[in-house]
Amino acid sequence: MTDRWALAPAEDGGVELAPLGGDGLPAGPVVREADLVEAVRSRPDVTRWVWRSTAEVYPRLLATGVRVERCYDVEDAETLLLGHEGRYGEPRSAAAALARLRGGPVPPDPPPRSAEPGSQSPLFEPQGTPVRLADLLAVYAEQQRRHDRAEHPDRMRLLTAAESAGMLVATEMNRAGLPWRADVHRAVLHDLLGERYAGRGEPRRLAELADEVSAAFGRRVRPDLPADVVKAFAQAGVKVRSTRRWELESLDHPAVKPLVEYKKLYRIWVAHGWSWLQDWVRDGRFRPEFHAGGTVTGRWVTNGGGALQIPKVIRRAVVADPGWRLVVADADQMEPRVLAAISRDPGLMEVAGRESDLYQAVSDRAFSGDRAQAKLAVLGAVYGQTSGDGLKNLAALRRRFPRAVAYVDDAARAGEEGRLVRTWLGRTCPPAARTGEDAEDEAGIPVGDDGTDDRPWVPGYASTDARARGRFARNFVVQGSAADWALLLLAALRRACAGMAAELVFFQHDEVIVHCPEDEAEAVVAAIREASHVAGRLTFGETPVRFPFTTAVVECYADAK
DNA sequence: AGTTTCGGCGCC
DNA sequence: AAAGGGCGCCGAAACT
Repeated sequence: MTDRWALAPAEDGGVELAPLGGDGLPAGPVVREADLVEAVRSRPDVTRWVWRSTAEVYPRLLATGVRVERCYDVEDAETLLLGHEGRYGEPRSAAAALARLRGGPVPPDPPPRSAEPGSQSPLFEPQGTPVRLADLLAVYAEQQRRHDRAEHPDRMRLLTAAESAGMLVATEMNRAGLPWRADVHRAVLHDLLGERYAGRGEPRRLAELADEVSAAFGRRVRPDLPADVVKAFAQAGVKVRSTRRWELESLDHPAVKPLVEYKKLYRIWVAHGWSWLQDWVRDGRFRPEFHAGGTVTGRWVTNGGGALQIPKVIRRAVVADPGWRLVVADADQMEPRVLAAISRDPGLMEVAGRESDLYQAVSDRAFSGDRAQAKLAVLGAVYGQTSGDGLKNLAALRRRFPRAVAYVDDAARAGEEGRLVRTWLGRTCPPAARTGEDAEDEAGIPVGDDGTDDRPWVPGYASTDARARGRFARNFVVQGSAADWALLLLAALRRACAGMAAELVFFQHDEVIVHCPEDEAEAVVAAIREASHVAGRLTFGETPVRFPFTTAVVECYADAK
């Protein structure tokens, strides 16, 4: 009745396998089989596979239609455990973990590879250094013991399991691809940019706008060159430090309007134009390479194609297959809800216990109904705003929600002082490298206060670098705990969709898209609601906090919300 | 010539 | 007193 097995692919295409007991130790002899895929396919009762690297194994399984229920990715767990132990930066490969266990030279990690435009998932590329199953089992057993020594062992086990689940989801998404209508994309481009001229010249609309800018300055100006634009403004008697949009828009000059419009369209052209389409869309699918846990906060990244930055106007090209639908689901006010759950602030939990607009409720309690101010205050608290109206708003927020603000203040102070900062499940913020400036500060001016946590965090004493680390740490606990929750959400949603034709095809921090036959759409909507509930309880325990989603069943992504 | 950094902006 | 967290992407500029 063993439901957990470990496997290690061999160099000749074969595989070593062993059943594991409840304690994580081998419960039977190591067996050798000739075919990895067949070995997995013939063991459908296995509910969790322990392997070195999901990227090494799972694409090969998916390529022949074999899915697995759960996995445990030893190298990902190694990364998370090293971070938790304050050993960020030590080599994270299974080979390195084994060397640390046995004593001996620790091999450095192989350099990361980057995606080529249009490349399929790297089926036949080497993925790190393979290890023998006996060695993998030794590392795995030690990792179990290291979980026991974590600050919250149960949460740490949940974290490594959740991120392994995320890697399964990411691999499946990479295989599925996002439905993409190249013809619609081209129509949008033509609409916005005009004809595409031969060669590498600008499209018509950009050329016209560049002419308008030049006319406004009375000389030839290249609007795509910030240095040229700054110089042109200077010659016109307008001092401007940069060509950022908010700065330009405060100027009174006839070049501003065409310039801002040019920059907007230029961005579309270079980042999501015709050459992007050529590079990244094949056979009706955009296939970015999703990578779970690619950032220090646990947010995902994509490799290639800028999949997490698809401009709104371009989403018109994301269209479901005939007879199918896109279920687009967006978590409502995820960050303040997560802050409520991790800080256990009674007032904020009460507000976050409703499914209605959280910012409106916060503003009713602390900002006389001014929702915009309330939203700015909450985001300022999370992002570490240190000046302007933000401070005033933060004070109002602190009066009503003291524990919530104290929670992020504490994180900021810990970050400034170089202490470890963790997400709810235990992902750990990397300590920044020390600088000379910090050493000076510590020798002279005190950085923080004496460690009591009931007074407001006050900027202005620490060095610039230390303050930046404080902002980073402040944001880290919220953004990272939100990422913890999102992993559990994806895992639960994936399980709910397992019996359906529905596929997860896109994920962006707090938003997920499921591609499904029309008659499954309502079941998917229900599955998202249920998965959100399960994820909230699993991640944060029993709290009143709710994580509602706005869902839309559409044929085109651009029609959602 | 090839590689790294910068400026700007897209998304959350 | 115009601004803060995480990313990726592109071309240009600044390097080696």
